[in-house]
Amino acid sequence: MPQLNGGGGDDLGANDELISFKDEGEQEEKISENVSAERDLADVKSSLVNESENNSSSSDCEQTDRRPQPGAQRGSSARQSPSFAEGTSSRVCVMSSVARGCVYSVLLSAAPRRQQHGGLFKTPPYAGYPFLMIPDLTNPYSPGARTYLPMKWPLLDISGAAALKDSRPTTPGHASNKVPVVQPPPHMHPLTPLITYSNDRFSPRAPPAHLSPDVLDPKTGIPRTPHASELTPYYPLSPGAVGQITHPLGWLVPHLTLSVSPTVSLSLVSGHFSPHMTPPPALRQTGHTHPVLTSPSIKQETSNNDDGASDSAHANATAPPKEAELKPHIKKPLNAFMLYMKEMRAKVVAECTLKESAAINQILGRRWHSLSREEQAKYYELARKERQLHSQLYPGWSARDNYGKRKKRKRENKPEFKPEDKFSPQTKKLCVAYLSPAETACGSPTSSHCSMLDSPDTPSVALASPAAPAPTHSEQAQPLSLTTKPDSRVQHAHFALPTKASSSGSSPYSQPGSSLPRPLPLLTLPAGLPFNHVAVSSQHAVQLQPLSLVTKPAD
DNA sequence: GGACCTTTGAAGGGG
DNA sequence: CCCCTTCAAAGGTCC
Repeated sequence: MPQLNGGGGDDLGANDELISFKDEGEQEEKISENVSAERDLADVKSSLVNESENNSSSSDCEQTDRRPQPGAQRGSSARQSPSFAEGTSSRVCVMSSVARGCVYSVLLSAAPRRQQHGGLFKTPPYAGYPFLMIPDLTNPYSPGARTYLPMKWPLLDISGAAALKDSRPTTPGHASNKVPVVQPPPHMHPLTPLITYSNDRFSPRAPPAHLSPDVLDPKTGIPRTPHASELTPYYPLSPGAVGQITHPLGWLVPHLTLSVSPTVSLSLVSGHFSPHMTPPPALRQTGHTHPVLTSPSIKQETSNNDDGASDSAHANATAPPKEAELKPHIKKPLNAFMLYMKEMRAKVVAECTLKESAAINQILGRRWHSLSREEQAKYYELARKERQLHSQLYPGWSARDNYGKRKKRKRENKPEFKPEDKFSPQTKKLCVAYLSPAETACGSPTSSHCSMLDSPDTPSVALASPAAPAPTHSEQAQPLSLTTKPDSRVQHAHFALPTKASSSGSSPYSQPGSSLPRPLPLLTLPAGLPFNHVAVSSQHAVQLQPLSLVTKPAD
């Protein structure tokens, strides 16, 4: 039982949770949230304006069919990108012309919605509310299997702060949001606070008792919050793992059960859980039975793991090839951005009626970069914990194990590069995301919402890995979004500083002292200055050089 | 039906 | 140690 007691739990994040994350700054955070939301909208609007002003021929981006068309369309709009960079304080991002159209259509649809609901974009759903990562009963590495509970970060204010949170007037827009995507999938059960990395522990045929409908609140039909004693036995682990491994988030559970309101519990249910801890109407009304009780078609990546696949990780190492085919597919743990994306997707979709994931992901990517470092830190921490849990549950698993399990990797054979095709979809895409005035003003090093781009001296960094000393500035890294990232496969053209810890791998958490990615250097480009002419520093200048890679042929 | 698109981050192999 | 590739989620789109 490596980490059941004492120091074992430390590296699982026992200490960092004790650090008050933002009790004091909560109000400030709320303000900043609103500012961020306003800025977000303004940003997009500004982008729209700029787009219309600078790129009158970008209508192709607004086509109903935004799918990239080969050749001319992509190329033409992409070639305009340099002009985008001019006259604006610009942040270059990876965004195809197609995506720009998506963003704008998002804007177009989002703005009126915001008026209707009075609050869309207003509250970043989980700013300040890291969610409890709670993989679903079936398989955390199956679609929809992970559920995340937005929670106050320290989770130690059992006294009712959580309740206050729950009752906090969040976003009216979401409260009245009728967009179905925000609702949990029908097969999700409200009470899924089980961290199950092995999908076999909780066979659909044998749901845990506390998941049965009889735990529903008789008044509301909402599943009541089970007592801690009801929950803990259902920790996810495989038979061998149970009792041996303390879930990295195990520290959360007691608090969860003590402080989380039923509505919060409901939030556990869905991959699309309401960010506002409010159960979807359907759920509130019906109580909802657990999917595993009603849906025999839970997608499981294991074909035959009712009970015997729990040791799949170990089986992976020893199973003969034939059995290996039957092994469950152990998915990679989600990284911080994936966690963020998973949380925010529904909201973005709800806000903009856009469903094309490619476009949504671009928006999410942009929002991700607009998050403060503190906000991102929460996701990094969650990702770190998930990786820890994953590594504990599947000690022998390697990301390499999943290689080749997808049919074919896209862009395996890149088309031969031609100068006129330099922005072809298969090669590189350059996009300039415009900064709104507010965002431009964020060039100020003191701007909290641009902290990601700012000097990294924020105390919150220690939260991500309290066991480790607060990362130095040089140790913190954020993948610099100021990137043309045309195609990493073609060539890395990031402006990011070296992201690796001095003596560790690429993971910012792999090194005890580097709990967070390194901060982004402030790379606000002067207006009117062509982006690729900006040399931030000698080091960055070197990194900036590859910007021209956008026009370089791929080798 | 499955690949593709799109995002960022993590991981691992190769040089 | 750096570079590169692959995969993770997601859902519309295309073949």
